[in-house]
Amino acid sequence: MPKRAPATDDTVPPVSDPADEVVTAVLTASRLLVSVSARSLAAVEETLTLPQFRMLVVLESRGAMNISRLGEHLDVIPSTAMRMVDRLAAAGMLDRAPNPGNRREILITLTSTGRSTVRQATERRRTEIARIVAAMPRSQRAGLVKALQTFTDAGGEPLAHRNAGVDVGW
Amino acid sequence: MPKRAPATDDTVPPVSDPADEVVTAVLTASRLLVSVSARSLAAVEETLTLPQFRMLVVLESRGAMNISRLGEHLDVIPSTAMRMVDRLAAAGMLDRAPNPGNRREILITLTSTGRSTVRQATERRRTEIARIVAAMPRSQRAGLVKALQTFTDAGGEPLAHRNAGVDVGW
DNA sequence: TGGTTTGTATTGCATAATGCAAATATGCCT
DNA sequence: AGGCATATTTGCATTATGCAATACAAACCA
Repeated sequence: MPKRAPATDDTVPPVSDPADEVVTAVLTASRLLVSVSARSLAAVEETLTLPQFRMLVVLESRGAMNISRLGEHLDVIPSTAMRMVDRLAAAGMLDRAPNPGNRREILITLTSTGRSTVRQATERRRTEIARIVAAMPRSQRAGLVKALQTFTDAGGEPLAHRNAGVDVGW
Repeated sequence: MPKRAPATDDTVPPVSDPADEVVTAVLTASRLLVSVSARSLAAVEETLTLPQFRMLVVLESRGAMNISRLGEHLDVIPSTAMRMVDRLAAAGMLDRAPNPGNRREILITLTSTGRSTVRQATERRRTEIARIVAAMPRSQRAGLVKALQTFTDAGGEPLAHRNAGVDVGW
């Protein structure tokens, strides 16, 4: 089922339609990127689902944390994170350990198996992207970097407010 | 993570390490894009799940088709597509109709409700992206379009082979 | 033409992902 | 102590998915 009502946005300023061409270009590139990510993941995954992989990614990049915090990063409620941890722990990808400083929370940590799984998938994805980039004319690469950075910067603001802390994982 | 000793990875053609910087830029932009898509969807969704929405998108862009074909576009097996159709039909988003020319298959068509739902979400996503673009310096926009098109073109080949026909939906 | 093969839709069965609500254990503050 | 907020868990329900088996229909082949 769907999640909570995501703030019906009436505060949206009328956009002055800055060339549909740009939007289309972004949308198209977006599809390719998602597709590449999905494939890279599938190549390593095999036994992991996407949500499970995302959980491992969060632990790898942010370090050990409790279940509630983990759920927040994935944008799921604690009970969901709970059961995912159950399964991943059973699969040997992570461990639960009592937090010495706070007896009501437990720390979820990545096992070496879980860590290497994440590394593999990440490496794979970077390789796939690198291959695409390699197929581009050299002269275009610098432009791509600058363009994407500018785009990311422009989109960074609203992201920080409306999607704060949620790790995409892809 | 650059790829030095390719001793272990024989299936990956040696990439001339085109600056990790480029890969990072792409990866970062990718996160933003996925995030934007997720938000746009959530704003309209409310009652639809992402897989359901993707099914509607396929029908909207490719027209009526049978369950097996529909499943192929979404990369799920017929039984999964079957039950998704059950639910979406119950929700009034699509209809099943016997195919006059072939009695063993049925045609799934979008209802007007389903169609308008897709349009809304798409519109929303374009608006969000347009807003980000609008926040970019004008001088950078043309460069973004060219860079993304080049990137998409470069990635188009392998995509056509290894991910043929699967609609991302995002 | 009749039997075999292939293509489609469906249903049974099992697991994962999710959300909501409730129960229980802690931590904290007054 | 009492009360409130926080964390983990578990019960319950729905959706998404894959695999296997069933029932038909269309295509093919001898």
